[in-house]
Amino acid sequence: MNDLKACIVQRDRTVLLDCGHPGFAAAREKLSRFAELIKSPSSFHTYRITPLSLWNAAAMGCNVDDIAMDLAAISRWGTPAGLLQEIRELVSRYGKLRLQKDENEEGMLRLTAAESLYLDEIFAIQTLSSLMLSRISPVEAGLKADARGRLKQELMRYGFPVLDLAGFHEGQALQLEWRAGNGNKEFSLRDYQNEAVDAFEGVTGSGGSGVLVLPCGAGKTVIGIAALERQQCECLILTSNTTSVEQWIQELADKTTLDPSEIGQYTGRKKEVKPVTVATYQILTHRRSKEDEFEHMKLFNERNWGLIIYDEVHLLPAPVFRATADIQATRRLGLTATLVREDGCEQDVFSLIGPKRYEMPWKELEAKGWIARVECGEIRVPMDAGLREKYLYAAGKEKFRLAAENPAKTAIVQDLLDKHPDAGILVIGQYLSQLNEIAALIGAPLISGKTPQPQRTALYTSFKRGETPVLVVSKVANFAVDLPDASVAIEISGSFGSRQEEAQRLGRLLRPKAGDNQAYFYTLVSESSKEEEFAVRRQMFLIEQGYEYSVHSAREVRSGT
DNA sequence: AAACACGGAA
DNA sequence: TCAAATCCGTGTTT
Repeated sequence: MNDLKACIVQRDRTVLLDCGHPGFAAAREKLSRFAELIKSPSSFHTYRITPLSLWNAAAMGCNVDDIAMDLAAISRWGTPAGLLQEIRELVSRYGKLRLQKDENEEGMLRLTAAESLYLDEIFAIQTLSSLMLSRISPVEAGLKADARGRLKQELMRYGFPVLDLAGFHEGQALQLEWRAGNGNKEFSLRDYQNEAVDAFEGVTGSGGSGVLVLPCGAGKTVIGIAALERQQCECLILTSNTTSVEQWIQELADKTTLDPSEIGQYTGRKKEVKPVTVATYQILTHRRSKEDEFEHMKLFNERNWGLIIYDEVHLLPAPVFRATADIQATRRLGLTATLVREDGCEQDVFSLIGPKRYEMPWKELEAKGWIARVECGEIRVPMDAGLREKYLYAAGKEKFRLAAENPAKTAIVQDLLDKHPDAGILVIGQYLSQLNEIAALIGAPLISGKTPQPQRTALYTSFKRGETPVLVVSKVANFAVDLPDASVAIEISGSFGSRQEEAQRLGRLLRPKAGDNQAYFYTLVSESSKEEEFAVRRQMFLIEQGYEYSVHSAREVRSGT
């Protein structure tokens, strides 16, 4: 054994991590604090240190020396001096600009810079200077309180993160307490759930806005309720779909002393505005026509909310960001399993919801037994000669579909079913025609968007009881919160590379399992096709979380090894 | 009133 | 890049 370290740190802010190295896991844990994974082929993973990843780290209390020490500990050939200099400069920017209340004048804020140079630069940029009123001193500028969000957002675009210390208004008080649930047991938060809420509240006074990153199955709803319980104020909760709305309402009614009459649902079906109101993002962004205004955005101001919870913050639509810019004096809690957005609006999350306050890696929860261990495998399925030829001559977008619908996958699915005879198995796919075929061949029921709700519920119940061992499901699996958990998932096709989708699907397996607490996740991709590339993209997020994909050939599976 | 079907949006 | 799913409002049926 030699003492070579696991990483190569390069001048261009990328870090290569050797996956075969004994220090791999430890290095990954360090890197995940201040860098993000951008590529993950099998032997080396590529991370990039971005300004945003550094500022999120800084917001969580990491300083330059911590980062420099971490890099020194994992870097094979040291850290390039120029890079270290750059990191030092970037990290030090966080905290150089502070936004505070103007003590002398109601409704006014002050932007204070550590050095006058910063303000010189800011005032030289037209869009920024127009948001401010005056330069009070070389290091101070005044602005109206209602420009708070826009200013932070714009400054961020120009590379200036702002430490927002302007505080929050209290909102209408509301009394609530934890209540023992339906089971007689006294309710208590898990350690990490407590830590997460503490991190949100903060000790320095900068808390009260920000994002908590927790895996599916970690109890995000409970953490949201805990934040509300500490604040004791009226609260608006925004989430991605109606099933989730119902879940929040149910949990609130079950776990707190709130009376059902104090909890409202604001969706297409019902429009109640109660002391605690749960709404979908979709209703906020709904317009009669493109030219009309967002009539439901007024919900933000219908009551004196003391806290707004943004569930699944990675799905938050652009117009809701805009509205959020105007309510920066209200406490805001973002909850998500991943800060990665497919649209690249991560920096708006930082400036308008708040920085990352807490992150719990999946692997850590797994080690503590709060979620199941998952073995992930990718299986390469060959295309037969006829299909291969069709594939070669097909146009770009048809190629993907041909590979996805490779009929040879059916036999592999059958083999995998045989391998797990008594487990609850989900077969998940993208194309209805393919799913129909496979469902017929293996004799399992199919649930798609067209399946009526009562029938879905019946199948879910039967699956939970073990009477239906296998379910074939379409994209409904991505949204349906009520889909039962399983022990094995077989993904036969997926959309063109959404990391989020992969995370959601894996989430179905995470509920702790009786016995060995082990679950299995298989992805079937056609060999030497576009599908392989997309599979790599989808897996990126999970690899970042510490899951490893082993790659198998179809032959291995067929022979039962 | 509640249940359902349809079309537009993203 | 797609296809499929959701959600909302409206209008019709029971």
